[in-house]
Amino acid sequence: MLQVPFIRENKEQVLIGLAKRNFKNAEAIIEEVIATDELKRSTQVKLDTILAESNSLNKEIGILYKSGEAQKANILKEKSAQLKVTSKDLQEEYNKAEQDLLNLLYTIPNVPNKIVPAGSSEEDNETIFEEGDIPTLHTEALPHWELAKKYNLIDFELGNKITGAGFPVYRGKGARLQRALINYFLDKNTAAGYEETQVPHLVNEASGMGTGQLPDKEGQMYHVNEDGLYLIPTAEVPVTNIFRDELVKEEDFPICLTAYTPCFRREAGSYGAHVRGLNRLHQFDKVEIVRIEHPDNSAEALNGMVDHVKGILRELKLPYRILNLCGGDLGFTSTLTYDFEVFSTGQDRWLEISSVSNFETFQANRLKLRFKNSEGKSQLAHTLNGSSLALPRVLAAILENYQTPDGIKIPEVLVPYTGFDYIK
RNA sequence: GGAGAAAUGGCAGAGUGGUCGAAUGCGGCAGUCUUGAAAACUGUUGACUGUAACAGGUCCGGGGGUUCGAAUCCCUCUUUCUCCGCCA
Repeated sequence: MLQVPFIRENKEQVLIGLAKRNFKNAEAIIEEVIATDELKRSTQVKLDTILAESNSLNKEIGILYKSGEAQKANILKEKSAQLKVTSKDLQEEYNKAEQDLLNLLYTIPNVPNKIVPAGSSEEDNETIFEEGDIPTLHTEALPHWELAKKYNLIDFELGNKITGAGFPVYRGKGARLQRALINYFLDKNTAAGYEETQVPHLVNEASGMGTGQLPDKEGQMYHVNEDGLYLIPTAEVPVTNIFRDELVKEEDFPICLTAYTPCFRREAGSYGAHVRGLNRLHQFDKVEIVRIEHPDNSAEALNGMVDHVKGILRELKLPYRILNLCGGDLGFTSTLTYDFEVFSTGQDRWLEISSVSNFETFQANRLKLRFKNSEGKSQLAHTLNGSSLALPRVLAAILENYQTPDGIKIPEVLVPYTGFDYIK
């Protein structure tokens, strides 16, 4: 959520940013925000005046009663009762303006960073880095869903039976490889200074609002109606919400956390060949990194997170590239997002495996996540997060890129975690 | 699930109808002392909103009510603790 004073003072900049996202009616909405804010503030001034009058009157009444002048007090009482009626109306007006303003603000996405390229779809994303060799596979090379079947690693049909499409069952060495990846990622993250956490997999509405999944992406989350809870679409939600309504100390920065969780996404509207196998699931595992940063450091922190993910992919020896997402592809809450894509040789396509973003104050404003700055004033912190990493597509890429006619080789760094170096 | 108790500033904790945004302690900040630090002492220190700056307003778990006036009384919801029961 953008801050109203920021919108007021940087209207042009906001409009240019929103245009980059192809956000419709930006100008009209921004004007409405400003008008509603003005209404809210002028109503507040009126209300405050009435309340101040009422407060001083009530004090007077108290003093009169104490000195036994009940008659005088009764006259003032009537006056006070009248003020109460007026203030009640004004209060309602104020509440409405406040709610209207909030509803408007909820519809406005974050303003992209200057370096975000313009564009409307993923074709306009900018490839800024590429590394690793794409292996030349033998002629009988298979996509990962065939490999998974051949070596009895993942049973998609069984998942269909138990739950439905998009809920695979991992078996044997497939399950073990997945667990190995989780442990490896967590070890890499903790070694880099991220504190390991285990968080709830269901969150309440306030948490969904805090990180921006609600009200924007309501339909993307599984909702447990009876209890008003949502299955998390990413660990970002519970982990970042650790700091909702918190006033942290400046010297606590940087706050670095990592968590492994399953992620649940309804993926309404997805279909076709691109959702085959592990490419797109309703439940998948992910290890997330989250940082709470001083505003002066968040840009550098984002680069640090990118470097960290690079290091992991290098160790896994997977060919990957990094994209700077264009305005049209940028998430609602983000100012700048780097997507990591790994090359999936068996499918001959790039798969997104990590998304590293800086939200600046957008989430913090909703979360009321602040710190005391050097002047002793409270100021919104910056929040960032990234996948480090999302499991299924990494698994898919390993299966495909490491396949040989004799089986699947396990990346060297994972062998201590799997306990085997080949799947045959 | 049953019975009882509680929820107050960054933290701990007093306050049971009016001058209470709230004692006190800890923590934070500034200073005295010291070569420096610690200790001790002195002062200062809630958040939000609002204003050019003052002023003003709101906030004592959430919501509602009683009253001229509520941290304080009533209703309700949530959460926590203790005891009992059940249980991975």
